[in-house]
Amino acid sequence: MPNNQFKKGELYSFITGKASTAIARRLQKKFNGAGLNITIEQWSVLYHLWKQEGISQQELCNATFRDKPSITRLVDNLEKLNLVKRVPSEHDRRINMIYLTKQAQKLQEDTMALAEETLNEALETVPADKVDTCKEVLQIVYDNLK
Amino acid sequence: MPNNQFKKGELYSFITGKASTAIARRLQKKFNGAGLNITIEQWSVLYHLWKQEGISQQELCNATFRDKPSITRLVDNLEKLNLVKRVPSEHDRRINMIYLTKQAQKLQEDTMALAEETLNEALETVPADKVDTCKEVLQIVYDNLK
DNA sequence: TTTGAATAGTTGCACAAACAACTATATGCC
DNA sequence: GGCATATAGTTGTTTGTGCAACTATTCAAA
Repeated sequence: MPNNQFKKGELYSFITGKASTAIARRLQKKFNGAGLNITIEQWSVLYHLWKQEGISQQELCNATFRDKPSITRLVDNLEKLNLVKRVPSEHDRRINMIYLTKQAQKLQEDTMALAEETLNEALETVPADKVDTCKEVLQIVYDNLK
Repeated sequence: MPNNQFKKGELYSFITGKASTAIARRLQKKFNGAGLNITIEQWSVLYHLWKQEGISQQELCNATFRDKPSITRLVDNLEKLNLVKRVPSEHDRRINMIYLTKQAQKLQEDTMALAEETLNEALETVPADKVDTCKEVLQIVYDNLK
């Protein structure tokens, strides 16, 4: 028997991701309110570069679960904002290595604090073990479909 | 103490909604593969109209968690595809009542089957009680932030 | 060594989202 | 009745996404 535990109406939220939409909107408002002039999508690219910079656009595709054109344009816009730089690889001239500017490095602490704040608001009143289960399920969903 | 159970790196998936992105992409591919020429966003509007048609654009905003311009354009595109019709309300001339065409009524069964199929693939190997917990947590997140 | 396939990245197009500014209509209060 | 305010919907702009088609470079096999 299929794993079909979706009464109509519940199915909808799962597919449309209302929860993550709500989280992203809240975080975007916090960014705007703090005068941080970046989008959530741009932040998601910086997020991975803070962990490791000097990676290729293709690696950013894999890390952020986006296709190549999306990353091209996000990097375009991040470059316009003076937050990253494309540096051609010396070993393989097809590749751009993406590096953070000093300005981007300065953003890390503030934006991560706002992200944690947002998640705390989102998960207020949710017991820790349920959050763990939820994370686990979402990870499996991602692995099943990616 | 704040409800801060996010080690770095887990935070990311929660905010960016990788799981629901994966689900939506998979479902879109199924639509395309079946020759159904609609987007997931258009489907999400039809979804609510199948439950009840003749509602206003504002009611569609609330139901789909979108703003008014988004619904205006989704209804524009659904009208171009001959799937819905705007009918001016007689009682309040500001309001458009949105009705389904016969063509849209025919889409319900097929698309809902593909949606269920997608969710079954997504949740393969996930025990039912964990799915329940996950749904519960996501609902609370939504309620906390909406 | 040359040629064909694979890989990295870009560009064009259609669709969607968020925000601000706008029009038209309705409502409530004096 | 007339005016301020609220509500429903539209339009313009910027940003992001997905797909297809494209260029440039690398790699591998004949």
